[in-house]
Amino acid sequence: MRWSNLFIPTLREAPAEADAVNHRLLVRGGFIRQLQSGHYSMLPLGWRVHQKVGEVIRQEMDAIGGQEFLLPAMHQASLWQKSGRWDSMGDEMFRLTDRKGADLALGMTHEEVFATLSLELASYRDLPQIWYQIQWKFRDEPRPKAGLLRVREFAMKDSYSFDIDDEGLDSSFDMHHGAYQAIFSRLDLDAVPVQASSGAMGGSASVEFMVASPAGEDDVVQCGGCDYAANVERATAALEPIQNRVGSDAPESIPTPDIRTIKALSDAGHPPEHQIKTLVYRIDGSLVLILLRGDHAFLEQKFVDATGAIDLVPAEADEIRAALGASPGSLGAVGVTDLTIYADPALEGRSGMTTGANEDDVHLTGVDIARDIAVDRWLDMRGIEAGEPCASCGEALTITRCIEAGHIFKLGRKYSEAMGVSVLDAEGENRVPTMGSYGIGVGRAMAAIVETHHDDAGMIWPMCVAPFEVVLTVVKVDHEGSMAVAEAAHGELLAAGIDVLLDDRDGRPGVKFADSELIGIPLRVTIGPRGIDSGMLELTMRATGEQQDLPVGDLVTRVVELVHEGRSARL
RNA sequence: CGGGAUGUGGCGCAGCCUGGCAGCGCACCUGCUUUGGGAGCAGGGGGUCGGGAGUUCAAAUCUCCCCAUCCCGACCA
Repeated sequence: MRWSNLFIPTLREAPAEADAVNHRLLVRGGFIRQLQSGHYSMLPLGWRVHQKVGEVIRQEMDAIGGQEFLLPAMHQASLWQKSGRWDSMGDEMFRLTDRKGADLALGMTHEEVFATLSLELASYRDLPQIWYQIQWKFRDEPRPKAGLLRVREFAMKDSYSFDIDDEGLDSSFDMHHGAYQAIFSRLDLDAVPVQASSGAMGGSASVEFMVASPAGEDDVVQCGGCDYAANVERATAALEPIQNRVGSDAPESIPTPDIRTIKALSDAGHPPEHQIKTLVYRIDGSLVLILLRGDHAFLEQKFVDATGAIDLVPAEADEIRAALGASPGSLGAVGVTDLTIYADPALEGRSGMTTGANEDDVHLTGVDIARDIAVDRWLDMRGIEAGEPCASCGEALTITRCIEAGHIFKLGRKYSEAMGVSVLDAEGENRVPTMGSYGIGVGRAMAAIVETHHDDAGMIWPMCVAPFEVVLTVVKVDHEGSMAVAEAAHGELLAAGIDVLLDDRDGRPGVKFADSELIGIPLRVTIGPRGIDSGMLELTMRATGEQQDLPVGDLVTRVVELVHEGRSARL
């Protein structure tokens, strides 16, 4: 391909609204353009990368026996009503109406559609199956952001496994686990598998593949001493033992004028670890109390995962006052019997605690949880913090910001049951197959690669997904010797199956070098009068900046060799 | 949805406070010179100043409403 004929609109400066690295570089490099928030056009370079990422995924899915499909993106409401997700997906799902007035949705995932197809599976002999597609998903994200990392319309490889029993599901799950590691390794993404919450999908085992990056949106807890790794949404840690303060026979009221925060109460002689934090939430319509140790944070996701709650919002000040008789800052659970009380296990066995008295400007001290508070349910719902000891080995835990590059989970029979799927087993009995669901966002993977593979000059693509594998930079296009060598090399490399880009633009060399670095082509061959006259060229590695002189005659073989090496590289 | 910010040629910005010719850099077009790290000179094209209403002799500038975009929090590939 000749640069002079291609549409590669590079920009010297990124648009002001582009903040994330992947966004800035992909826009500057002429890979993508934003149409509206969360919707991006793929330009030729971007689409080439997108397709190559898809191809890597496809190869590894095929390698575990996956079969590629392509399902409709638009679905009738009744399909989603059958699984119950028409209602449970809420505002996240794009909905529309056709001319007949029928309700439709744009697919967010395809459990329902694949499960419908699986109705044609009749016998245990038909199982297992692994079905996948790379298809556009639509999600009405509350806040699209960070370039391609979080968008409303994106290509996702989603696969679904169908097995007769749990053992089979385990095996399909493990195969996906392996395939995902292979995919991320080929994409040169250091993706760590971590235990995760299964969120809105439901299901049991759930593993996310996380790539460390400040642009990410998830925090991952990892242990330096063992292989424990989990999303903070479900991470646990060991508790450092705390000596209870001396108690009393009953809670005592103390005046605490204007003290409304944990911090203020702490300054008044009641350290956070000796306080009970009382939060009031309205959960699916009713008020509940959430009790945590003063220095612990409430993690809503843990609560949702454990209780199946759908609508979870902090209560308003006036409903709190109506229920408890005080305002936030002076709340407590002592004596409360008409609200459900959830408490974090870090409070178990604690006494000598300080908490609000449900009377403004008054707190209670000497509270013994077991004696004074009618806890209805103990629930791990605190967010752990860096430095806490690992529950299994005691080493300090670290927390790293990560991009969720992939997610695999065991769905069980939720969807197959809802769609009425069953097959006959060896005994002739009806059995509902168990399913797994596995996703990788293609554009997000691209973004993650850029986030982790760039320098001040621009992107640095791994060979296997680079839009072009080598760029032939002709320093002076009206120098006949240079162009002759470049044209010949271009033809031979094309014939050898190399993705070669010939920079034949009549421009200044500095611009051409800068552009080739910005768009991140792994190899650059500089062809100019300086070397050509003595039969030499210059080969530059984008990643390292390493340069080597090369006789004209060796150009093609050397490039082919390096490209082949790079294509098969694994992290 | 809560908090913060921004909207002026393709991109980056100034102008707004204090109303009075719509400007600068990059990019683009033409010519000449230049050519191994984002060239120089000369000439040139391109903007309903996010949209609507209002105030005023006069609005990019002041007022009100709306829209869009970005960032921080609650949700996910």
